[in-house]
Amino acid sequence: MAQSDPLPAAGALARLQTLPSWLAGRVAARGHSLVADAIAGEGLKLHHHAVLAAVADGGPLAQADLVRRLGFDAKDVVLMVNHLERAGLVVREPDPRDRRKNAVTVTPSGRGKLERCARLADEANERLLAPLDPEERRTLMSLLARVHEG
Amino acid sequence: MAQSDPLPAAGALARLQTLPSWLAGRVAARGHSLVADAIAGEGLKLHHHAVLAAVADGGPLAQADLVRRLGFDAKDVVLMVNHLERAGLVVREPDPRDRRKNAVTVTPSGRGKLERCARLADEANERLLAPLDPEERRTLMSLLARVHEG
DNA sequence: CCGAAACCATTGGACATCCCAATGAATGCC
DNA sequence: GGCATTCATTGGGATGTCCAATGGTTTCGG
Repeated sequence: MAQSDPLPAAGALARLQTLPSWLAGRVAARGHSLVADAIAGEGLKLHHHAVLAAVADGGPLAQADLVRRLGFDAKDVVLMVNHLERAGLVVREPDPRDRRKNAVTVTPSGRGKLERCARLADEANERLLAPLDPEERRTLMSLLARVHEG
Repeated sequence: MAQSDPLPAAGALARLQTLPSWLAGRVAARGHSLVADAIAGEGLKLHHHAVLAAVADGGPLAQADLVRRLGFDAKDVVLMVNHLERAGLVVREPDPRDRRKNAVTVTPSGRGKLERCARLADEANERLLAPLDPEERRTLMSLLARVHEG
């Protein structure tokens, strides 16, 4: 009876699961999970980490700047800055040059937290890419970057 | 003043955004968006497509089988099968050999929908990988597969 | 044969994420 | 001096993921 499988839909699921979009989704999910677990002990989520990094980079930043740089929703930025401020990692001050804005600044504690989280994130990515050697990792990153920019 | 940037946290955001997990997340998000948009016109979401493909592959399947094969939550499978059944793409029948189970089967209409969606998903992935030539695509897939399996 | 344990589909709800709309205060432009 | 724009904030809706509880059914051990 094994007539070489003439059915048109044979292996439909397998076909789906070898799609680049599916594979990238699985890898991304695993990467997200690894990094999220890694920095969870520091009390931060991925988006908090990104906000903290952006603030550390750019000196005093208005929240609207964070919205633009990170592509997050303004509402969510409010909540994240709330969280970071309560944790003493950033400070919200009124901008004297434009009273609409909040000047968000990193605290020394925030810098320390950022460095620890960056290291943890690096280690998590090390685990993610464990199956690949350095040359292969560079190739993967280069290809992903080109897909992303395209 | 340009003292070669001795600050420890300089470029923290950029560093974050060159992490494999971040890059994979962006590519995955774009792939998801492309495929979701592509099959949205057929009235299906990605998970519906996966369920439909699994049912088409495995002949009559119990919903619990779908839970195991796809890793979805049982509740969500119920909702997806509801949707697919209302659209006339699958049929739910009581399994005569085990009255606890529903035997879920694809309809001819469901097979047609599945083929169209599979083609649309392929085209979307073609767009996703447009920046890469065939050789590079194979390399990317191979590397992603190894990261995924590791 | 019978009761305990496991399995099945379904329902309800918690929780986080993502996106959009509306508000009040403040600024810049003409 | 008005008027459109920007800012931070609040509220809410849509979606996705996950866990718990239920009632019906089968299986297995004794």
